[in-house]
Amino acid sequence: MKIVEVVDVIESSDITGSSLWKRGWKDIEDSIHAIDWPHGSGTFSLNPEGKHANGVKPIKEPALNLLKDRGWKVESLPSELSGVKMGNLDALYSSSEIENIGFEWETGNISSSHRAINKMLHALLKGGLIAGVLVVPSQAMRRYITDRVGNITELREYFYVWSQVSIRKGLLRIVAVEYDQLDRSVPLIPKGTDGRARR
Amino acid sequence: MKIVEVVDVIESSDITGSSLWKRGWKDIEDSIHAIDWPHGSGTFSLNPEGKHANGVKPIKEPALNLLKDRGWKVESLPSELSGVKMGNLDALYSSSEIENIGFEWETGNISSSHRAINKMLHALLKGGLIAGVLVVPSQAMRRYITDRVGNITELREYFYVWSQVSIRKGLLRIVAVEYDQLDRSVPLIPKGTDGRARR
DNA sequence: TATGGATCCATA
DNA sequence: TATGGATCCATA
Repeated sequence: MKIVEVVDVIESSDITGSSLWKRGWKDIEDSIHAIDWPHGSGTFSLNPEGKHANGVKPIKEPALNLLKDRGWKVESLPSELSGVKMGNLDALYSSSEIENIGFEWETGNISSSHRAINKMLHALLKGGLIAGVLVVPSQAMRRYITDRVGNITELREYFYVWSQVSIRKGLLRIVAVEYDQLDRSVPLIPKGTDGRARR
Repeated sequence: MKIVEVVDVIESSDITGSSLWKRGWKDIEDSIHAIDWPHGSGTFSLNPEGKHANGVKPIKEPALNLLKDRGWKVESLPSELSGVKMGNLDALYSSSEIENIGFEWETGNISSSHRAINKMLHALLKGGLIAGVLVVPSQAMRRYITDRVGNITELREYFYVWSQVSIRKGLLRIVAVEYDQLDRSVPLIPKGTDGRARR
């Protein structure tokens, strides 16, 4: 998969110069590039037939596997991060006990992206994270995958709100990702039975 | 319906003393008290059979009708509110061209409540609103209505984040509401076919 | 029970 | 196409 846009909604105190961040961001870039479809093919081909015909659940698996291999804590994160009682982030990287980078792959509903960001803001405010990265599909991907999934277009109007939260030291980065190519010969990504799916 | 909790997450510059607010809040209280089930019965009785067996869509209708009667603009709000490009709020009250009170009845998914609040924060920051009110079901109601609907319990952890947004002049109020009584003899509130419902 | 998610709806 | 919503799933 490829990265088509990177936006730093909050950036204070030169986080991007730290060695922790450099390693963490390298891992994140590599993990996004590792995402392929069909799994194992080495490139992300998306079948453009139909409207919203591809599911989203299996997409992130190669990324989380790579992060796990690189020493990130995946799923089952500590429910307390510097006093922030929150549900899990998708992955967490920490070199010390003090500095953490949070990673969220957002293919839930767009409204869920608001919660994910509010959660990372909470941890940034309390010092539980020094950086939070949210990955969402690009505008071009929207029509091919499950309807109403998180996307960068609908988040744009809110960048201003999040930029008004005073974080002394922290980075909030939003990354838009996209298929490498469209290809009618690959299988559609399967959908689950959750949400309002017919069962 | 009854109000069981009122939380002012942001309150700056004594909005609650203004006459616009006093009239607007009176309307909101009256509109919540006007919500009944079955519609026309004058009191909100909820059938407690089953898990998450009641739908939520018809609940807010009596409230919005009352607000409309009191001169609030309901639905189809201007898509631009002091430069804030946003989707509609459920209702808007304005005595002048300048001062507006926004009203959101939240029975979408809990994550949608995060978007609703982020949206009202945006308008508060830009001066499009002087007050925003979000109404959500109480903890006690959760088990009887559609699963994962917005509720005050899951929002509590985020009050801190929203309180950190510097609003010069504005109020952000969250209101928890609840049935007047449980009653196995009333009909279940019908559900729509959206979401992951079987059709 | 709690929590992030995945899915499709309705209307403009 | 755009946008708020409504509904049920999966797992801890």
